[in-house]
Amino acid sequence: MAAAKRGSGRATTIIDIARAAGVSKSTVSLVLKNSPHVRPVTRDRVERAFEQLGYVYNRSAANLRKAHSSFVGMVISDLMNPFFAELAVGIEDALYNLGFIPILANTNEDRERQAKVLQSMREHGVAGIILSPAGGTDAWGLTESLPRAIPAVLTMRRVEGSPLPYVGPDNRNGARQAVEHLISLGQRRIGFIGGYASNTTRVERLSGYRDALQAAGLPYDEALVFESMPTRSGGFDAITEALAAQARMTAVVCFNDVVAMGATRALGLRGIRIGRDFAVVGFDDIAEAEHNAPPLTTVSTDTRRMGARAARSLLGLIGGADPVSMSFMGETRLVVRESCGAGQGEFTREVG
Amino acid sequence: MAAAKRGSGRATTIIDIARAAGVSKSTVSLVLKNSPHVRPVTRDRVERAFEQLGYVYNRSAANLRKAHSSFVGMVISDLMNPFFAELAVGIEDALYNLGFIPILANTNEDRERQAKVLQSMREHGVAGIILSPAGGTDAWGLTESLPRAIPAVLTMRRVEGSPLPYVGPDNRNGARQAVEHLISLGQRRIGFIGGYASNTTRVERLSGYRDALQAAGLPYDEALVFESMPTRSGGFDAITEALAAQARMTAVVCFNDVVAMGATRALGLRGIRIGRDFAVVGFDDIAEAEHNAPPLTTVSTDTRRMGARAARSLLGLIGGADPVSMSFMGETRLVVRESCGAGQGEFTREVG
DNA sequence: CTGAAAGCGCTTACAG
DNA sequence: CTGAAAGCGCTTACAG
Repeated sequence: MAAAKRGSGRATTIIDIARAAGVSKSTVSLVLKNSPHVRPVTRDRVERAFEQLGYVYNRSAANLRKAHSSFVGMVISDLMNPFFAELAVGIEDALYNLGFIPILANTNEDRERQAKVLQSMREHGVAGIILSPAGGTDAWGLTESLPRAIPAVLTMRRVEGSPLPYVGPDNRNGARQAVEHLISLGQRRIGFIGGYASNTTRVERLSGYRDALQAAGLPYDEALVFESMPTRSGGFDAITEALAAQARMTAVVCFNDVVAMGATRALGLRGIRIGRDFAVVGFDDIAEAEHNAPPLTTVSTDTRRMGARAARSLLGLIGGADPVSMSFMGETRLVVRESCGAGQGEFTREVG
Repeated sequence: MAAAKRGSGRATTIIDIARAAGVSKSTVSLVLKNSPHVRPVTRDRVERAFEQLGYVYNRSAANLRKAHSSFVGMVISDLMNPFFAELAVGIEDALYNLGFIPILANTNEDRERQAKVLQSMREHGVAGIILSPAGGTDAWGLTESLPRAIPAVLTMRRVEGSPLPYVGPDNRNGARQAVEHLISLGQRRIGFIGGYASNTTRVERLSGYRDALQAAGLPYDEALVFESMPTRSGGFDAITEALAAQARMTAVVCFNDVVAMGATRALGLRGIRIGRDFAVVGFDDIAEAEHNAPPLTTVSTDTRRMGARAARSLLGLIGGADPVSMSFMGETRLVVRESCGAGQGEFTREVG
């Protein structure tokens, strides 16, 4: 009788607490939000009642009355991709620390699904949304599912023409760093492989690649760039295609790390020694990059921190900040490991 | 003026709709839940009002009145681990299809954090919880944060003594399959590496390993089993330790795939040819297993489907089903690729 | 410092 | 088939 009684009957509410503590429910509410306007004695009495009745705060009821809920929608384009899993972890962690709780959706790069979950999240009363848009998302479609009224930030994938704040790494500069490093190692025939040409992130990375080439007085050769799925097997295919096309390059920078891993594996299978015969550089620095064979030289995008940053931008928005000021571009950092062949000697063998 | 008006002012409610359509809000509510007791004409009028006013259903308000919400807590022990990411994707997908929406928490194997997020989820009024428990979670602690009243199912990691339904693969039989296959290939000195001894999943897998050894009349040799972190670097360390200890084995079954990948890499670095000199078998069949060098022979746990099954068990529970009947053990399947050396000839070289 | 009342946006009986 | 009223569990002014 003295113990908690939940589920079997009805849940304990602040009215039960008020009755038990001999105060009004307004007072209970004040205790709940840690108001300084409650006498310590009263607070104690109320808190003892919480204990005794096994009270659980009903946040949904509170949300109904408040300006916004503590839910945030987190929609991820491909959670099976370790890069986006890392992003999700970064967002989730930051959100909890900021007093919010994430509702998850994995769109799996499907725009229809994306539209549906966005709608569902609005119905569930999220305070805002962090979105890594599905491939091919356009500004118009986005405005449809995400009217101005609902705070939202885009992350990791820009959407051309969308007015939403964007948080992501400086892809262009990152690619430039990678290529510059390769050039400093004596490389001259450097390819770029992986990813779809329509992907805005790839567009940015590719222009960084061109920047570096140009700065070094090297020609941009279209025969050295290959599209593919942005996955392991995509990387495998892309490098295989490059080999077949006799592209005669001695190094590649890859759209991302999984592409680099796939390429690395295809090359290894042909007996090409990566880091000696041929150089490979990845992008993102996912956790597995350092465990690749050989360990991958890659451009770190500091993914988790970027996720946290997106969370903070969203909270800024919710708090009424100017959207324009909530965009953020993170610095990248080249992480030199073995696959680029730094300090391994000459690249004598042209592949392909 | 005729267009939607959200955010700037207040959101459109069923009262606005009722007024616009010339009906009462009860009728609007009936339309919302697709009741057959509304005349088509009336329904049409109401639906037109939805369109015109840009109505968004407020599910939280509805939840307040209904028996349960459409939120489900999904608490994952380590989302950075591709195995659990795959599990999360399976759960998420099933939940959406069943009309529920997942709230995500990544405990990162931290029990304190787990207790906190469980509490937070209850406050947010989840209809139930799917939990892959953090390492070291005990039945007592679990009952504290998860009273009987709230429907919950455990997945992928058993908790000794907990009355909660458990959904997971048949680890014991899976390990048996792996070892039997190795034995059929002529292997006799088979080790078991990776994972912590306290992990219930490892306990199950290890007993399957012993089962197969015993059935084949092979001795169980403690000197052939090595603990480690359940990660890539753990696998790297475990096999390195085994080599240093001169364990003289010619094959290992690994606690999971990432351990196998780490082991594979360490072995490769020493010039040991996996699948010829030495056999490695993983567990789980994560997506990357087939892209490993060499492709990993492993025990498939059908992780995504297992996640979906956990979701269905939870909904059963929410619907009032008997918890005992909601447990489920999934069949495992050996996926033979190259790392076990099937059809590659003799294992002549003892390693270590 | 505390209480009484209204309201958040729905659903749920209950009438008609 | 439709409407008027009460209620879900909180917060928010407003009194006192």
